[in-house]
Amino acid sequence: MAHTSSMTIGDLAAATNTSVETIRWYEKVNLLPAPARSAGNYRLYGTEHLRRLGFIRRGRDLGFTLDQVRELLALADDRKRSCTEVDTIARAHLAEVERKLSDLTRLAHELRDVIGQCGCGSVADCRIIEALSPHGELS
Amino acid sequence: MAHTSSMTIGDLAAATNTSVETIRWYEKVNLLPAPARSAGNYRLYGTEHLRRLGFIRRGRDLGFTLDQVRELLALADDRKRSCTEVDTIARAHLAEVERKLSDLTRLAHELRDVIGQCGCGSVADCRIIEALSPHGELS
DNA sequence: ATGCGCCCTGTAGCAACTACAGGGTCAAGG
DNA sequence: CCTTGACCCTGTAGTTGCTACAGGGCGCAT
Repeated sequence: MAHTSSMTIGDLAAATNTSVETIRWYEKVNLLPAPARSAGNYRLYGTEHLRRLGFIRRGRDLGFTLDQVRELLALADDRKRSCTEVDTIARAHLAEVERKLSDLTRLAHELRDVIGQCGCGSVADCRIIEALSPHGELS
Repeated sequence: MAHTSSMTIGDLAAATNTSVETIRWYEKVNLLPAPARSAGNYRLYGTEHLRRLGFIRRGRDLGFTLDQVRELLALADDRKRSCTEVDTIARAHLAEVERKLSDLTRLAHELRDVIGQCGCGSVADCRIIEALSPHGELS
């Protein structure tokens, strides 16, 4: 059923844990090259597509944007180039992730504060609503 | 120039650190009620709008979705209701934030691993590209 | 009266898909 | 041979939370 070097889109989807629609969409935005077609106009994928889609999915799992993945793919294709550029992209991405992490950490603290104060009485004296309401102190 | 109980949209935007377009958009999606209009068809806002928009912005800063903010606003308006529902929304949101936090933490670890191995030689033996490439182990 | 800054409506675009609608294809079972 | 059902095709619209115009009107100072 799987990649004997000629899979349908459904086979490829199953093999890479991707939805069929997402694969077609990657093709549309030129991340995945258009494959050959069968007599009945079905897409036919080979192992190269499998590898490439695997790369894309792994990059996405690591939180790279599609543009970053595109760039990484281009670099990976040019195998004799220095990998300094790859390193740069990855480091920039890590910095971004670390920024988001600290934002979220601060946010979680604030939420825990707000929730901790709720005695679950009536809304009229709910601490959460109060914390949301700007009592004069608007920036 | 500000909220003498009749601000233009620009005044309100400045007072709440929101863009004019965003305010119009909140009106369109029924988060902010449509205000009175001047003779020249300008929106005229009062202190109630100021308070409500402040609430919305604070909720957004805390990472609530617009739908959650909408729900919180509805609850806040009904001041004699128990605030259990408010607590539920806030706790669900905190759980979500904590889930994202742990995802991002794991991601940062993976990225640091991947980056740490890059000797910056040629792409042919780049550890980052290798880490992205699915070497047989496709799920 | 003319310039400038603000305001108006409406539409299109971003990321990264997802969810149809309205069809065609293929293999198996009756 | 024909039908059923699972899959495939294209194309369009929707999601979230805005942002960015385009093409015009309003208000005030000079």
